[in-house]
Amino acid sequence: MGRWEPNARGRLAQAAIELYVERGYEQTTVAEIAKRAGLTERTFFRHFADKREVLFSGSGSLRDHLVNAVDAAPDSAAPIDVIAGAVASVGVLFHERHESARQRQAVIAANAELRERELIKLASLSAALADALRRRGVPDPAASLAAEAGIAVFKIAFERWISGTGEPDLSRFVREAFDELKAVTAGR
Amino acid sequence: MGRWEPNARGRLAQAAIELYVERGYEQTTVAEIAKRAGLTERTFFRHFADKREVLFSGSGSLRDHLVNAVDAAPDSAAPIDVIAGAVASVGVLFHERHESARQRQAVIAANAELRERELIKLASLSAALADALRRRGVPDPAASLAAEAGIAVFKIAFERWISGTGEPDLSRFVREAFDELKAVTAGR
DNA sequence: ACCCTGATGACAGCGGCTGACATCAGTGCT
DNA sequence: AGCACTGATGTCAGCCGCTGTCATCAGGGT
Repeated sequence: MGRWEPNARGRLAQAAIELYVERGYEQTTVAEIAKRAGLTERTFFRHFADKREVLFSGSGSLRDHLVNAVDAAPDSAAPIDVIAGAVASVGVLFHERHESARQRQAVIAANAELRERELIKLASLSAALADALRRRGVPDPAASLAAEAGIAVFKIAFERWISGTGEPDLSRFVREAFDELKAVTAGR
Repeated sequence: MGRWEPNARGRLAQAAIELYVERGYEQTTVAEIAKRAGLTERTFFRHFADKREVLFSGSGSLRDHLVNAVDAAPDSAAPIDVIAGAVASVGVLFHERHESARQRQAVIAANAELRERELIKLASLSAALADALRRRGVPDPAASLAAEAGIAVFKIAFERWISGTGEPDLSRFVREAFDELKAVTAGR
């Protein structure tokens, strides 16, 4: 057996989320998180860049998923449809996750610092999507606009999915929001 | 004459921006800002909620301008055109400000915390625009989508305006970006 | 003269975050 | 076996952003 209990990072993440839910983000100190995980404050900061990052470290896989989906789209597809398809395809990442996603989102919504961090994560998704489009030969500003539009749609679709009850399909909300966007920008 | 030198807030803001430009945001402490303004650290925090806010306190007037422009649009205008007109009209707020805007943007771009704050300010503009549309009777999600699209366009237009030389009209970039967005979402 | 208000100063303290160094189980090499 | 080396963790000191609290004091009204 190892010198230390295994999965220090996972224990820290779980302890953090529990405490954020139990007593709120601001009312939780890093020392408390570390203590619940059986580690020290210093070790927390070795695993997470800051106190917020615990809630966002999973966004890397979302980014990868989106970029892969863009790369896999047929050459003939229009940029907006490539983006729409990629964003709709992230639905699978959230299957069976409705409840934990809702809880996490409630924590984020309750705190301004966390909302800031979420926005920059979304912006980095947008940048990654725009990059992927440019690699396909889509010029700017079309690439940036399509990517920004896609993220705007995702935000709204996700919000509706979270505030809904049960577990309907996130992808459906995404497709609906895209249709609405097309109608709106067409001037209707 | 007053007991204190006048315009404490203005002096703090100017000292802060100077220092942020001279030596970078992170390398500047609030104590240094206060000292240069002839005040104390505590007084800085009476005028600005945090160290970042110095660079963003002007966003309130931008918000007001946008909302007023939406309110003033003719009833017959389509939501997307109301937003396009409102966003394009902010160009006047930036006349003669190209250089200072560029400098400020360089400071923000160089620091992750500042980019986070900028994004949340933009998000609050989007929320204000969506509210204004709803007051006109535009239902959701059309209102939110039109507002998000407007802010996405503004981001891209502003970026192009900043990176350009001389002082062309920001409004022109906004209108061009809106036309591009319409083309993109139409699937071209 | 009197008090009241509002902006500022002085001071103590919390908590996020970092740098530097120590510790020590496992790993592989001789 | 002996040994150096690695890498995750602990320990400690310290900076700085930010806040609560109380004191100070000019100007304005009564």
